[in-house]
Amino acid sequence: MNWTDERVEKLKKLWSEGLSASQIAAQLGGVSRNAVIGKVHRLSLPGRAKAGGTATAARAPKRNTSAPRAPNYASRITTRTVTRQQGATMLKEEIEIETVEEMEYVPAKNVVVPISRRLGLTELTERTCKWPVGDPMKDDFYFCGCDSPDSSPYCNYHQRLAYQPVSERRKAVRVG
DNA sequence: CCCTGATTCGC
DNA sequence: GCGAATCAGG
Repeated sequence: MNWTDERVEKLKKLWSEGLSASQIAAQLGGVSRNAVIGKVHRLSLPGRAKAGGTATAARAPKRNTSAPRAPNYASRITTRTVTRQQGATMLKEEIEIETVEEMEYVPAKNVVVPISRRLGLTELTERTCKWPVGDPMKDDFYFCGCDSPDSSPYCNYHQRLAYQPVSERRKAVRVG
């Protein structure tokens, strides 16, 4: 691939916006992150303050939605803050989890609800869950982004959702 | 292991 | 000039 003026402009723009070299390489296409870094140096663009990245993770916005509920269900809403390491980036997210369980009998399996990383299209990699959330036409669209086993397109939870009948999906409801 | 940027050096 | 390999780090 050639470093056309157009591609150089895009590189400058994305780099100034704080995107990582690998992310920029993904958007440009046809180049490796090394190529991007090398070009950045040749262009004498300002490097990052400190190696290892200092990207700022967007905080997941709270959402208060009371989901419709069938009569014989008990719900429990818990709020917790979790921190997770993603590369050199510390992600701190406050989430609300609403668990809906049937009162008839104790469910044998408690579904592990994934914590969405709310990734954009460019953040997806070989091992992130590609479960879409929201309306792709709107700007609040994002992908789950949780770790997916091996090179599976979805995380464990969403893989279940993808192939289980709807009646099986009501055991747990994620809110937020 | 995942990721980040920085540098070197043969092409 | 280019970028893979390598290094150094979180």
